Amino acid sequence: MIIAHDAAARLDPTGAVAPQLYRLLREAIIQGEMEPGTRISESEIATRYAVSRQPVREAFIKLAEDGLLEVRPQRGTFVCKISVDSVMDARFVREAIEADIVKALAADPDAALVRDLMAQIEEQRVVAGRDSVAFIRLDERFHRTLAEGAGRSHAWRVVEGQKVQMDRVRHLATRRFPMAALVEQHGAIVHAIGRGDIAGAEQAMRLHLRAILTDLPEVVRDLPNFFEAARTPGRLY
Amino acid sequence: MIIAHDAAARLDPTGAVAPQLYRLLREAIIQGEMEPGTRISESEIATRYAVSRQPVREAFIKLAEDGLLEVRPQRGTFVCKISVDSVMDARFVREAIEADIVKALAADPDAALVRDLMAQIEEQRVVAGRDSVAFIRLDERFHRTLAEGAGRSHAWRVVEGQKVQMDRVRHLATRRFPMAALVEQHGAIVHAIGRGDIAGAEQAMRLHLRAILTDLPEVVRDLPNFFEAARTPGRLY
DNA sequence: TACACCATACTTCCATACTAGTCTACAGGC
DNA sequence: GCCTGTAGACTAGTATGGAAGTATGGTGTA
Repeated sequence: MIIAHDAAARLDPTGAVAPQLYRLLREAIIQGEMEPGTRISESEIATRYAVSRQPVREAFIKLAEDGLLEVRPQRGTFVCKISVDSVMDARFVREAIEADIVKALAADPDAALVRDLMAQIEEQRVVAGRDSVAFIRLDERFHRTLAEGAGRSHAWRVVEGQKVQMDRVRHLATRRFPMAALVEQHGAIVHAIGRGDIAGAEQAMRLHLRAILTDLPEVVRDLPNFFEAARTPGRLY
Repeated sequence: MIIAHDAAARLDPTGAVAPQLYRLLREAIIQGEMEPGTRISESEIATRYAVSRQPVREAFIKLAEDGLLEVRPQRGTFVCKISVDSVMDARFVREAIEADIVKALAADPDAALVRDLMAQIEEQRVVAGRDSVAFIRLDERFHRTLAEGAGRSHAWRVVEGQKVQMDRVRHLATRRFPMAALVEQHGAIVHAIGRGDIAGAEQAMRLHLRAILTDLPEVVRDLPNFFEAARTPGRLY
């Protein structure tokens, strides 16, 4: 386990413990610091962070809702393997929402927002291909800016919940995924918004969100035991 | 409080308590049995259902995530007033997802599914205008059938989470909302799917989901203290 | 060797006890 | 009358112990 032994130091003793644990563990799982399939227990985490089992339990429940942990009563709690189905399910929801967001933005373009987005793309270009973690962070900011620019903070929170499944794959792929191409796709989205091209913006976003997962089959092949055995034999995608 | 005093009888002692409490309370809030703004406490519910505070607490946390309760530490827990903003936020997300679902269905129409949906519409016609609770239940089934017909069970769960905000309004409006019109809109959606009219199906669904809330301003006017004071003075919708 | 049985050491889930923060009502000083 | 301070009754959050269920390793019996 990569987590520091003085992990308790990361906790702010003034605030509530349970949400802090949730965020810490969530981050650890998404970034792959806890391998899929790993077995953990309430008491183990509790002692590691020097808190009682109860807040740990609450964090576990939330992580289970996010599809990151599987709690099996009286048996144990496990870090979920990544399910290709879940990833595609998440992408579907995310695509639907973000497509409508950029449609709304293109219907009423805001010059200041477009400038902001273009500046962000420049930042992305700098780290593309060099620092995948930084890129993922910038990418997240870009998409959040779009949502909030459209006045859709709530929709963004929903997207955020879906995104975790996709982000796990990206952290596994690390520098495999084509950041430069993704940056160009960001540019296409913003340009379409800027010129008020509703259909174009929508199409650009949909293509972009599908491109994110082009390397998925490759990742599954290289790291098969990080993934669940497929549950659907038939076609779905 | 309308809940029976022997409420504990509703709990299945063999299964886990927390999720059962969650479902019970969720139902009670959505159906308006617990008035918006009402203050409740963990211990109050715990004694009412003859369980300890802990599972109640876990149910409260989930309900808070659903936007149905507001937990204020050391202060108390309150049934959320309905926020018009939240309702519109939920509608946006729901519309985006369900629009993509019917587009997928229309792109590859399934005769058996269309027959099933048409039969459901007949059932809806029977109760329309007479039994709003039954209608809401049938309506839920209709939309779920669409989602699952497209192989999008996960997307439906997301919609389900959003729907609660809209359903609260409907239960307040009871027989005010125009069920007959909604049934006809269901028909328009299914017909568009049946003839493979992708754009038509999408448009029909979007119009339908907006029509659901036509009576919202009226409800707000008639029952103002069930609603939160608007948080945004500017235009957003 | 192979299999049934059982003790033991886990696990989650629930109940109970305790801590710390917040609100309310009332007493006392001005 | 009006403000301030404080005691007490709340609240949610956390800690801890126990109950019920499950996996595991060893033992006895063929």
